[in-house]
Amino acid sequence: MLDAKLFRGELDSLAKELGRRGYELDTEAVVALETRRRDLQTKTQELQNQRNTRSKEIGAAKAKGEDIEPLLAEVNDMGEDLKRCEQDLAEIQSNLQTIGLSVPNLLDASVPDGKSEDDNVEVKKWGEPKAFDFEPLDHVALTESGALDFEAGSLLTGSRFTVMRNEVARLHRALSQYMLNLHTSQHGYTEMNVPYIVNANSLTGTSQLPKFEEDLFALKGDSNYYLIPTSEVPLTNLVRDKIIDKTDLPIRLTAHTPCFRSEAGSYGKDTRGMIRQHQFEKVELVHVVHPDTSWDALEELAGNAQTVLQNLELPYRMVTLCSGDTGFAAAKTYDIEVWLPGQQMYREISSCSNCTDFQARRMKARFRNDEGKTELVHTLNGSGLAVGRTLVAVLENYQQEDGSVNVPTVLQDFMQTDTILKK
RNA sequence: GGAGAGUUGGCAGAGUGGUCGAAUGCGGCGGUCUUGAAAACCGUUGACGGGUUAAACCGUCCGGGGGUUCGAAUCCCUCACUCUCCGCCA
Repeated sequence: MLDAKLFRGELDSLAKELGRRGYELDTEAVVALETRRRDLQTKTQELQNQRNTRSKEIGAAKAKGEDIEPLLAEVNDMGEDLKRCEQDLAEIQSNLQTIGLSVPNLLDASVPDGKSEDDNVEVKKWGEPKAFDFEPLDHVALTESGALDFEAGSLLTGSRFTVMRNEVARLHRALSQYMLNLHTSQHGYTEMNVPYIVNANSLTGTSQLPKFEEDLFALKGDSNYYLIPTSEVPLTNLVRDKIIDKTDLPIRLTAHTPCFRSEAGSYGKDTRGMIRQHQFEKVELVHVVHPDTSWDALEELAGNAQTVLQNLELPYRMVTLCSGDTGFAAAKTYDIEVWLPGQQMYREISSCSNCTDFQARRMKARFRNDEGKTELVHTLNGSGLAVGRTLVAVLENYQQEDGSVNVPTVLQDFMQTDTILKK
């Protein structure tokens, strides 16, 4: 959510700024609502003031034992007017709130203009795509033995679910353990274990709701519960409605959780293999920081994610998302894309965003500054990494001509072998 | 699932219809004392919105929502959560 004051000032420049994303702000509607809000608020507060004054007079008169009947008669007809004003004001404010919740974050000046992912700008490349002296397979072909069992996934549930078997299941577990260990022991994160089901308030705080409900799995019944689409939601919402002691900043949290996404609107996209699943696992990185340090924090967070890929010796590149591709809550986002030999392309494996005060304002997540005033924190999040896609990357990058797959050095202790999928 | 007790400022905790946005303690901030610090003592200290150059000032907020009343932290309804006991259970 943006600062409400922005909707009262230079609306045209705000609309222009939001236009970079392709978002159209209905400035006329905002102006009309704001004007009415101001009038109604003034009137309501005047009436409330009158009521309060009269009531205090009555209280004082009663305390002195005076007759209060004349005073009561005087005050009798005030209620209706006030009630109507309060109701009208509440309705206007609710309308303004609805608009406020649907407006995306302002982009940082460094975000390049563009419409789609084709306009994203590469900022870094690490490692060289390995030259194979044979035709490399994709992860589906590599696991035809049933190590990745897509038929079983659709038998048990439906499309976009996968069963992992034996060595590949263990490799998947090795990856998540390795990532968690790295971030907690080397990068200063606190490991958390959080609910996989959250309420609507949490999802509103990180801004999946109200606009993107169709992307979520909602639980039946009237509980208002949803499966988490990412542990960004529970981790970030830990500071919702909190005034944080500034000595506790920065807060760095990590968690390994499953993520559940309906993938509405991506029908027919990435249907082969386990690139795009309704359920996948992710090790998430979240920072809650002082506003002055969030841009440094974004670089660090992205660096923490890259370290995983570097240690696994997987080639990748990093891009800055363009204005049209940057997510709703983010002021700026880096995508880290890993090289997949089976697809001969870079695919997203981590997305690291600085949400500035956008989520903090929705969550009322604040700290006390040096003047003793409360101030909104900045929040950041990023994948460190998506475990399923990392598994795909390892399988495809470490494959041998005979169809077996070498185990990355850093995982060999855990796996207790240096090769899997031997024939 | 059954019965009961709770939810008040950053934290702890009083307050059961009228100058209560709320005692007191802790914490925070400023000061006295000290070479410095601690201790002690004195003062100060809620959030949000409107308003103002800044103030003054006005309004809202005592778990959420609704109601009664001229007036609600206080009474009523409802929902959520916490705790205790019983039952069940990994």
